Amino acid sequence: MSYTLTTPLYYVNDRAHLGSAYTTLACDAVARYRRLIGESVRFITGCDEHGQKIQRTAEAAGVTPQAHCDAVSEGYRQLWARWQITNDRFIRTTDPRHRSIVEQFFARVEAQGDVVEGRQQGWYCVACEEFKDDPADAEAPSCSVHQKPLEWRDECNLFFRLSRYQGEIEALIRRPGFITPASRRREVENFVAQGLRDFSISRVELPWGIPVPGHDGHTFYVWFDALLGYLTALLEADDPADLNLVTQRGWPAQLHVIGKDILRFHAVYWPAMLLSAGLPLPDKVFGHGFLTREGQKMGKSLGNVLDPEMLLERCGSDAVRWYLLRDIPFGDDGDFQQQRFLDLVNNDLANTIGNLLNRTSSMARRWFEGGVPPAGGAVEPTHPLALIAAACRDRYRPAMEQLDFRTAAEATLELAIAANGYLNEQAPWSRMKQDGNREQVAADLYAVLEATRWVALLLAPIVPDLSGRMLVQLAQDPSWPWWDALVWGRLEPESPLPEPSPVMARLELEEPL
RNA sequence: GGCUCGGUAGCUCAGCUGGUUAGAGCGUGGGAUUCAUAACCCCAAGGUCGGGAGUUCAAGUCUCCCCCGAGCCA
Repeated sequence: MSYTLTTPLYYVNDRAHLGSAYTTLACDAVARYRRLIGESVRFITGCDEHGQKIQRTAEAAGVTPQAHCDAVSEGYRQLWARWQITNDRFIRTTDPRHRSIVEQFFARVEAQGDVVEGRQQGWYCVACEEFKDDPADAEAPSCSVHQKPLEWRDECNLFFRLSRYQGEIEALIRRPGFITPASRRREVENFVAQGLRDFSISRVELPWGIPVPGHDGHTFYVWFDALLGYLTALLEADDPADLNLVTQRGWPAQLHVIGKDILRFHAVYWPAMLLSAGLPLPDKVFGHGFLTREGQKMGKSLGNVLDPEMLLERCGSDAVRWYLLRDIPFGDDGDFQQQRFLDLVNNDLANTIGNLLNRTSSMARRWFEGGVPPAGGAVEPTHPLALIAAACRDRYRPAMEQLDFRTAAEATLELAIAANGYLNEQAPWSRMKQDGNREQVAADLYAVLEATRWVALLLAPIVPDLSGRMLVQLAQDPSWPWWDALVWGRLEPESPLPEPSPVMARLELEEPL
């Protein structure tokens, strides 16, 4: 089974912010999960590098647009590497092959008769890179999003005949599961129901873009450039830039993960473009929510942005991944609260999970020749912990399939809590003080170690580092097929255990983030 | 202005097609325990389910109006 998923291609106007990290982290969890269950994954991310805003930013900084893009996109690449994002591709829309793919795509669309010329005039926001609806006689209007003055434009642009695809798009977005979460579907439906209007796909006077073949002075507008990056990205390293290849390289994508702000472009414009170009449509578009911080919008003006670089540096990848994925329902807006972040990381990861491994491993080593105790009856799938483990796994799997990381994380945590509770009930430390209990203690510790092994495995897509550290302390072979490993009793009795040391330190902040 | 999505314990949220005393986690308070990362385990406090009206034997759960927040479209 092949599974292609994408993050948006991030706009290199500025360096990465927490929002892009959030999206990317979520995709990484999906990608890791799909690989673990044995699918062949193509996880695509990258950068969108054209546009007037970039050009002006570069000019302002006194560098060429290309130099600016090189620098910023390299920043993204390195950031993802440091977060240990497992993207298989990193596509840049300034990639020479991308230009060729765009040209071929455009040729197909044009051949369909879906490109027409049209005049577009109105007030234009360079920051949004789009026309606004302010009346023509407005005096010095400004952009409501950017608070910047609008520029009057009067240009002849190329339009994509989106209106032709009204019926097909209506059918598509009605398809259950195409737009997720379902709560966002209505919004798109209403938009489509108003009647789809052709949209412009080129700009004039915009040198920093891909030239439209056969239309001097035009370059492609963002959606006819950046979205196609998903296609270009699929090409293998030594593939020619041939659009015909993409269907053999993993297109259509199974999943586009995006912020809710660009849902329309992915759920309406993009599918129509694909239909026109004779390419199959993606299975699912997931529009996730936005992050605020302590109840406030993050922004430069407020000076309250959370820098993913700094978060990684000071808190570590596991902590941030866990907090974001475990506490914020993916799809809803979420609020980053420092105190809660600390509470959850320390409670869940350090106390509940880390300490569980630590306490169990030290008892086992102390009383059973430094290793896993003989299992006795604890290998039975009817063991109380085995039943709970199976139930958690059964809740976990569909949750991950639906990108419901929160439920998956909770299911995992539940197993750890059950194991801690079981230990307290059985109290092996008391039993060991009397003779004749050795077998019982062995079985109990085995069961808890086994449950802990499961916890480590289930954690793998969400907090891969921590999962790895746990598996090391359980002396597990990480190359064991994951889903097969989730069978009760696979922990080898009487195998040695390394000396335990905390797998997850409590997070203490000297000063606020 | 039209529309969408929310408004449930201090906080973050569960509550399917209406039906016993409204749930979980965190935080808070208390207890128990010592294997462990001052960790783990148990218990408690306790919210007129945004407000109002209505439908129903019965509404957090349906209808209407209003208020607040986020967003989409104009």
